[in-house]
Amino acid sequence: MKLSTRGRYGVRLMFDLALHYGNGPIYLKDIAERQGISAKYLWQLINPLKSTGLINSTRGAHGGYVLGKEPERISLKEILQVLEGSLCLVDCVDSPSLCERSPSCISREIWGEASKGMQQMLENTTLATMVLRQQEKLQNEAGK
Amino acid sequence: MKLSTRGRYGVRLMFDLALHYGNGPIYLKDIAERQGISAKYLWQLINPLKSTGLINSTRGAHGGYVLGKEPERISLKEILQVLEGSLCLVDCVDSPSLCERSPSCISREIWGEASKGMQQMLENTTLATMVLRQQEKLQNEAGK
DNA sequence: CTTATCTCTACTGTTTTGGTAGAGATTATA
DNA sequence: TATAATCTCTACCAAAACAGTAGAGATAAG
Repeated sequence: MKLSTRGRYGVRLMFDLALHYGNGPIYLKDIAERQGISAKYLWQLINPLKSTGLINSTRGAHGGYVLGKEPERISLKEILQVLEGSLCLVDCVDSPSLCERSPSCISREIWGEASKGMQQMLENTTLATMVLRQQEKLQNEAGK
Repeated sequence: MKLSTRGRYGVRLMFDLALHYGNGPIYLKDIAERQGISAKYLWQLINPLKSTGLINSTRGAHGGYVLGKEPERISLKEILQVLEGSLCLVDCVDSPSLCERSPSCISREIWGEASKGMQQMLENTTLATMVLRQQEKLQNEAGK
């Protein structure tokens, strides 16, 4: 029932890129330092994110990473699906064939409905949402 | 992000008890057979469920288990909390002290909100709800 | 050509998960 | 009172997932 570090760190990685969106390629090393996560470990998340187009990279010196599209168009659901797989509480919701009981299984229906509650929230939240909320938070702090 | 077998089997165990609510103690062996789960494994779930009052037991011959209260008053959220622990996507939502970033962490806020979407669904669903839906399902089948 | 970066393969230790074994305690009933 | 059926408890185990590390190679800017 818990999100693994893959999902959590991945969102923070993408969020960091969103905060620096438009500033050219960002070094993984810098992200790692800002977020307090090992760069080696973060790199493992890059591959799947690249292959689904959520991230683009530039190699060589002065290389780095940028978002594959605007922050407004990247939802947390997308990110998590890439890093954690299907966002269902149980696998049989998306793949009924996993269990012969599926057609008549009430539990399965319930798991599906509960998963949806969470998924809709994550689908409606984009990186841009997070950036905005971060800015609001900083302003509130400053206004004290 | 997945529910473990503890949670899934536990709900099926409780659901089975709900289906036979009012018929006196139910043998664990019978539940195990009906649900296709090892009785030994199911037993591991009994302890926590008993200690939180969701189940009562009778020892000795003709012993067995009954629900600790009416099916209407047992929500899936209760069952899952006992078997899976806190129903949050990440631990820092319920225990901010786990991470020094908590006070300013936007991710954490998002995880909290997404968790809530799921939790409300699970809180509003009781064992009685499941029994009802099961009956409806059977009637629809029969009516075809 | 050197330096900073990304890319890739492989490995490893720890924790969680899912499950089993077997002995002991309790009670209905014959 | 014997016995059979059931719950109770401790301990153990194998496999998978998780979190992280090491080190060498490819690429491009200056």
